[in-house]
Amino acid sequence: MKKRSYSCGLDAAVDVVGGKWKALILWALHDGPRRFGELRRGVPGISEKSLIIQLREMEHCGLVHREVYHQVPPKVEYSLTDLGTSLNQALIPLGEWGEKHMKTIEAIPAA
Amino acid sequence: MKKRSYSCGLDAAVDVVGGKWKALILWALHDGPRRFGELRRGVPGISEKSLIIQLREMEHCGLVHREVYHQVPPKVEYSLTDLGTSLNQALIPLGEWGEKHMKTIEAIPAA
DNA sequence: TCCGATACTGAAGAAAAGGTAGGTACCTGA
DNA sequence: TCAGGTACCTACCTTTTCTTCAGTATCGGA
Repeated sequence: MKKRSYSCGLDAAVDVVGGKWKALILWALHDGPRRFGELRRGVPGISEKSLIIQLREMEHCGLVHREVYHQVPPKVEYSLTDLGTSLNQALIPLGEWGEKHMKTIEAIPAA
Repeated sequence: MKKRSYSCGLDAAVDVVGGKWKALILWALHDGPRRFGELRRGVPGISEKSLIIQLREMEHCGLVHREVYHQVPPKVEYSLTDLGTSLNQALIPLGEWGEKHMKTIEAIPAA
């Protein structure tokens, strides 16, 4: 969320879900609430710090809901809001595209 | 294209179309070939340098095609390949989501 | 003769994103 | 007493991304 005005809908969506991790985190939440530790394990490669920052930003945007259980040891659950769920729906075709063309993409030389 | 393996399709798609500009550029090409200058004007806010870099990367990935006309002044046209077109299709729901929720997104406070 | 238009390239630096490593607080169980 | 598990926070540093600004080559037109 850096911009104040967008040139089109895609511009706005990219601003909200942009970056390396947000789409993956959203995806990881698609079948129900997840605890912090579950997300960390469910999004391979992400660092704790990045995960927290992304979650906070998405909470701020109203995409995810954060529920704290005052227990010991602490328990925090993250879940999708209605807005987050609708965004997740919009990401499905992109996920399918990636699935379909993954082999092609992986075969692209790095240089 | 930095990774060699992906945890899921969405991961792969984000890797290909990630960043601030690629989705917008792809979008700008959706109704036919565009010259370099047209793209620069059609994607507001982008610098020449970024535009070229993004175009080169997408050409490398097989998403866009670059056609040079040896004229003076020079003319270069960029167009979508089949792969680029299919990716663009997958971006449509995201664009629609952004369109629908743009007001909400714009109303989010910066802090 | 010099300006403008086209499509770039390169250097330099700022800004954003991400990673690492440490620490906090709490209670449980050994 | 002390390690272990939870969910963080903070400081520091590196990497990546983006912007700015300058410059290249060609030709037509003023």
